[in-house]
Amino acid sequence: VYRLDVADHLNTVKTESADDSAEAPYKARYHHGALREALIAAGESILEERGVEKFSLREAARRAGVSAGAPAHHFGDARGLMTAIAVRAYDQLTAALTTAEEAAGPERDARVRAQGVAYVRFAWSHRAKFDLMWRRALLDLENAELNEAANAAFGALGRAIGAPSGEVEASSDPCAPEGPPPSSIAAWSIVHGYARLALDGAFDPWTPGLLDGVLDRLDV
Amino acid sequence: VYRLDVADHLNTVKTESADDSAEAPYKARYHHGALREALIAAGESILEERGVEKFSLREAARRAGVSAGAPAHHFGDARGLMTAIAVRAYDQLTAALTTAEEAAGPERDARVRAQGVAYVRFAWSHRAKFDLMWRRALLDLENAELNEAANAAFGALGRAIGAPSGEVEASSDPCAPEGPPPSSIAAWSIVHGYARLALDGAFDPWTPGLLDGVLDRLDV
DNA sequence: TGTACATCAGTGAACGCGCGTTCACTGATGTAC
DNA sequence: TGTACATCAGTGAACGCGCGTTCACTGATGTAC
Repeated sequence: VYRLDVADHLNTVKTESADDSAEAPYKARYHHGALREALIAAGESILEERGVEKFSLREAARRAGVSAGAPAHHFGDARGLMTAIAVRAYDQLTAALTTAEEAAGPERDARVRAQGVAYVRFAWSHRAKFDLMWRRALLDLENAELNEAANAAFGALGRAIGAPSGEVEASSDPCAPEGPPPSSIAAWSIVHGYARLALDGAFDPWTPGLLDGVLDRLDV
Repeated sequence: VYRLDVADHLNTVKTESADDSAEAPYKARYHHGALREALIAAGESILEERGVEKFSLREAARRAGVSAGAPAHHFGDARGLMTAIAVRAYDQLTAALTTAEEAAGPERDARVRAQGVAYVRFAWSHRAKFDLMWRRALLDLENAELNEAANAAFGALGRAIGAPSGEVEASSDPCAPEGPPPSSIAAWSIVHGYARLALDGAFDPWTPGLLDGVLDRLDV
């Protein structure tokens, strides 16, 4: 039948939306049209279903309905795709943290706790993506977008703690190059450790009262 | 030359120690003599040099100077060897924790802090082994020895915190089946998170004063 | 509006890799007599 | 002390797997005129 251009036309005519063939039968086309995004989505689905260890560029290509060589045009190599996925993941984490913080009202304590809960929730509901974010060996650490996205997430996390009342380290330089204050690191550690241990099966993070009790240690 | 039994004999004669051929040229022998231990050691060296991701049963066999099929006799499959390594790792962690605790004197506070430092130190100096301990997907979770060793480590960690003064949850059952008190979980989380973040490059765990400042949050 | 052509985004076949596992085998060990 | 033999702990060759990457190619796109 040689490339179902017919189906393609039909589809275009039928929908005629501004959506612009987003649901067109990709497989039938030579040019995918949105392969970059499709590969990222495919990669995310692999992560969800199989975990970081089983991630594979070929499988991502397969899921996007495309040959094994195609991803190279968009990402160079496997690391490139994983890095792109990690960037999105950091963006999502940043969004989750700031949303939670803002929803928590004006009180510092409430804001910090809300962020802690959001952090754990994010890790819990996006396990493999959370794993990937920390597997530096798999990522292109030179990538500017990645560093930017990661720093944004860390910044969002530190903001609530470092801001109003806390024991602000009276350092000469407001943004010291090496070293946020221990209070931030402590908060990050406790929340990260809780999430990590839970993911690794040490305990159920949603045991009633548990996370609340743990977050009590954040109050300086 | 067909199996250097000569060398073997020479060696036996030469040393004649109670050590009993521990340094004999294994490669020259058909029967290794201590292959199980040699494979564990080889596996540990792979972990150190290459990290968990690159662990390989074949490589372990290679390093032990033995054919690829040999490990099967001792460990069944790759998971078996990794599990054996993890058991040893948990034992080492337990030892490090109890040693540190005992060396810290009688005060509860000092003991808890000493354990925290020991935990971080262990993770830092045995990165890949520490990784492996938490990669449940790679381990045989049914393995009795593994569960025993892991529980011993967790027990050692909780002992200092849960014991003397702390807010002991007045639960009806002294050893409740599901759920150590939040204070233990919090302590574990903070120390684990700190170690984990440091390993993953978030900050330098030995920044002067940093770990100390973080451990302040353990004091209830 | 039509045509030529450069550029882009895919194909698909092939390469080499290292892996885990299996299996018929064989050399060494140690036990029974 | 010597011999027969069962058992054990290795060998080495082979299998199939899925992977990442490369490369000459080709179909589609869009731009210049």
